[in-house]
Amino acid sequence: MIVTLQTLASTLATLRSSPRLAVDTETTGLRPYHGDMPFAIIVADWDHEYYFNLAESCAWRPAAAQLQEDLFSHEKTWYFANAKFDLAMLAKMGLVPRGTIHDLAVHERLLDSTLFGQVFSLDAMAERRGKKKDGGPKAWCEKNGAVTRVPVEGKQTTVKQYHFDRVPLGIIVPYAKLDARLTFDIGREQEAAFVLAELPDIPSLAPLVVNERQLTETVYAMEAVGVKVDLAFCRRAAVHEGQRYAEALRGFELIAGKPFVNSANCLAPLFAGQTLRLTPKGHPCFDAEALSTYTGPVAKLVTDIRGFKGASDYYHGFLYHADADGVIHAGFNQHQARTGRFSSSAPNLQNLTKSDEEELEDEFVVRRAFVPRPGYFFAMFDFHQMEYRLMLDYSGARGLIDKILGGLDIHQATADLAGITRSQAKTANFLTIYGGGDGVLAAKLGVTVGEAARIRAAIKAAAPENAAFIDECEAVARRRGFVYGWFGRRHYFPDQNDSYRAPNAVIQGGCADVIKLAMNRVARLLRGTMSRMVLTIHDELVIETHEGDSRLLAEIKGLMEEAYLHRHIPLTVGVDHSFKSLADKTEGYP
DNA sequence: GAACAACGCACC
DNA sequence: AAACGGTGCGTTGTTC
Repeated sequence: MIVTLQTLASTLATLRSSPRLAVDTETTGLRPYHGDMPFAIIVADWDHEYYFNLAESCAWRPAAAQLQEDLFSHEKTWYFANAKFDLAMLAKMGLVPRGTIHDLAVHERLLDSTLFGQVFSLDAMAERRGKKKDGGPKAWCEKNGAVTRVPVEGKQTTVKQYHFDRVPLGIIVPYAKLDARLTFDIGREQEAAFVLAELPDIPSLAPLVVNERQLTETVYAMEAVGVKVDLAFCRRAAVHEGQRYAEALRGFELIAGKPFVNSANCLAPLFAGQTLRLTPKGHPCFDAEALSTYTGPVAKLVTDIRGFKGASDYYHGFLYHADADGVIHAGFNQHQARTGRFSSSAPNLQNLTKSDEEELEDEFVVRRAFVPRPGYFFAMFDFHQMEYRLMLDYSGARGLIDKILGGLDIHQATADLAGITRSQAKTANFLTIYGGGDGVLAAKLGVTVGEAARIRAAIKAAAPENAAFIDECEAVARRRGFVYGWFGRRHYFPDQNDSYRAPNAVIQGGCADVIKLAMNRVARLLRGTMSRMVLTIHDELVIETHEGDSRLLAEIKGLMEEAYLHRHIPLTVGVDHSFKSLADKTEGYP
């Protein structure tokens, strides 16, 4: 039904007693931090959908207070298809749901570690359950010119915008009601699936579910606060990199006699006569590594061109995504990675170029674009060698652990025990965690496969417990089709050929769940203070700390370290800080 | 025109 | 038989 101001009170009275409700919003666009607004809120209970038509009258603004008081303030489980988006839109109406936030995509991930790609949309989740979504509004927009293509500075492509707010009620209402219906039904199905997944004598998923649900609120707050960029710096940097890019393009054309196109078609003729490496698909390879082995004046130029373009893309992306206050509200996606890690998007803040000391001499380095707001500084916390230490704690590799507890660096300890160089040990250690074989190790070290095998054998002899952990993990995945991670996360490997990935999933996923737990605890600690979490980068948290909150920093470090209860070797956390930017950091507390 | 595959490259 | 784990994004070229 369509709720009017006249029927508002009675509708709220009906909904108030429901322990679970699905909520969906219809909005003017997809960018809550760039002025888009909700024009409808749809609530579904067990058997009805209620369309609150905010567009109907400007009287809805005051009525929102009643919506908060008589609906959202009541503690419930709230199902959302895309919680952080809807929470941001609701917040624009002053609406804040109380109770438990159940994001469909987050729960879908917990139920199935194999899901990959664009399978977390409501459409896709519905389709997997034999339900169908309604394409009416999109089709209407296409037919009636309610689609805008927005060109983006520094980009070849355009962004498509659907104006759902122009769609007639007769089309949008049934569509919106169906979405809310699907959200409720899928939410219920997921909860039922978790009940079924609880069996005696196996690790419970419950702690994981509790943590991820809380985390949705933690991450929503983090995204809403966002992180500030220096817009003027970004504009200058975009121009600077753009100029270097254009100059390098001219240089290429001068030498090659044709314009640069970043494709094998364009590049291959320029390296005629040389033996070219091949990509996995058998095409000639022109990545930086391959180019460095080719001869000719354009090889270096191609790498330069790509470097300048890459840098320029970062700054253009920041300018595109920053809101009117120069704040970027990037997405931190709880559900996207199969191991349980976060991913980041729009823009991705987990792959910002890192600059070494020499590069930091330059004016324009990517991380310098990110600055603390007035009265704040950045405190950066990162787990030391998180994945490797977690593996050591799982395996209990005594010899290595003793050396490391004695203060030795992990790779040096490996090198000492195995009689190899630190550099070799470091490469081998990474590959161990990634499941790399002797062939890859040989390629990385520039030695023969036989020599690589010898190095591996030496490491295995020095720390047989690590090898045993990996073999066991892989064997279990092969036999049973899945393995349990720390905190009860289940990693499925239906294809036996993928079993070699199981140890990595357990380690990477374990680290993810440690930092996810720490994030909720840090968020709780910071509640009521002026400070806030702004970034999470796999083994690192960045806190935008108010100058008056410095005393909290040691406590945050402690929370992170204690999030994982170790058996053999604890996780330790390093601290950096900066009053300037993400680039210019100083070790330790301020 | 849009969707898709492939590549290249940034991070942990 | 043999295996380098997990991401997001921009571009190019092909295909429907």
